[in-house]
Amino acid sequence: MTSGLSPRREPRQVRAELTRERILTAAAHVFTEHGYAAGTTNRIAERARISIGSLYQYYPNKDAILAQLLIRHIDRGAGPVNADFSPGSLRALVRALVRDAITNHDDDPQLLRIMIEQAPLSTELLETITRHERTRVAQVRDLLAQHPDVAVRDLDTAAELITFTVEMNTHKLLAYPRAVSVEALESELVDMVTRYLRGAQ
Amino acid sequence: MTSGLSPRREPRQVRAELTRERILTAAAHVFTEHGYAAGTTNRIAERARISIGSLYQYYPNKDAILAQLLIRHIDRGAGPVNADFSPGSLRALVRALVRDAITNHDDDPQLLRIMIEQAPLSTELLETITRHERTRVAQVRDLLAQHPDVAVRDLDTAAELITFTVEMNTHKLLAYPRAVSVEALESELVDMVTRYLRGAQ
DNA sequence: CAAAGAGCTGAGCGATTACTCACAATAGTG
DNA sequence: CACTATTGTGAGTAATCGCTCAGCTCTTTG
Repeated sequence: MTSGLSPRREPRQVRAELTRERILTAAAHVFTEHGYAAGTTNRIAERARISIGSLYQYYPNKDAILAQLLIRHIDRGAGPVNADFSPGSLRALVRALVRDAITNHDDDPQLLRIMIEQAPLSTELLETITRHERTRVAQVRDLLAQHPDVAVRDLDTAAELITFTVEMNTHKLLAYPRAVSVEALESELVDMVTRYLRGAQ
Repeated sequence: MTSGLSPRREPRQVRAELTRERILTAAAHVFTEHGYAAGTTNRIAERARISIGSLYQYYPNKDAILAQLLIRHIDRGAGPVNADFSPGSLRALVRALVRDAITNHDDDPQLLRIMIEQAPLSTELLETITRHERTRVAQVRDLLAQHPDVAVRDLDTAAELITFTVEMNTHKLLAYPRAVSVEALESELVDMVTRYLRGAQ
């Protein structure tokens, strides 16, 4: 397997850019349907209705395609949170965070599940993810720092804990549908995080 | 690939039982070191110092080996929690739950990471896991039901939420070592869960 | 000890798959 | 139109890997 995740050739014409895009779309479908291992590059090319050769013009290897999809998802979730810092509004802030997570997972929970659970996490990709994650946690940390109702021992630990908790619980509920409804999870999750942030009783 | 996860042959002699065991031990090492996909059956056999043929005497396919390892892990975590149901002791109960999770992950976090993130979850294996998980959640639910300090809307949702939250946060901390210490995570996690279970302030 | 059963061996088969490369088609340019 | 640069093609290659099977060795049994 060739290494490196960056594209092999930079598109100069419009049709090239389209091809690149078709590959990604097709890959999303194929991975969702077959999983990562069984989502072969030939299948992706077939679905994109291009030749396998073209696929390898733009992505140096299979991993690079999935990496690109993952990075896209992560970037989509990096938007700002509309915050309210008046006293007593902590629950609303937390609810906004939880809703964000849910929205971000709602697009294509199956693909996300594949990406989270089956992605071959190369050092390169892992670093990209970690970098972004840190940004996200820092963002949450700053929100917490500004809110008067927050009372926790350590802001960094708290930010990391709640970010991950919200993310993973959302992921689980949407990827593996179960008895618990989205609404029920949302309110419980909001309760848990809010009570935690408010500090000792 | 052959299907089914149950052993192909039941051992009748002692050496057979030993061989079975050697395979599992070797598999744990090989999966830990190479991941699931690159942890080939030939490598496992080599490491166990038995022939590839013998391996297939006891496990019908590669998936079955990993399934066995996973089931072992789950069963290990199914032990009873020493509970205290006197008022004011909720924090202690939660702490016990968290400690259990940490202990259970401490054996071999790397292997667990492979199993959680790369296991090919066949319907069969998924069902086994789900069954075990449900038992575990029910256990936690019963503990909560007996404790006078617990005040949540819905016991089932709460039990599921905290079980998963504790499990995943522990997993993350141990599999991807980071700035946050085990002790810090433990106390924050205990705080969060305890405050949640105590209900509205 | 002999026969039968249990356990073990490992070369190699069949299937799959990521990826290449020599060439063809299309688009841009003057 | 002629020339070049870019993009597209797909049969084929090399490598990998899960798994089989014909035949061996070891253990048990009577």
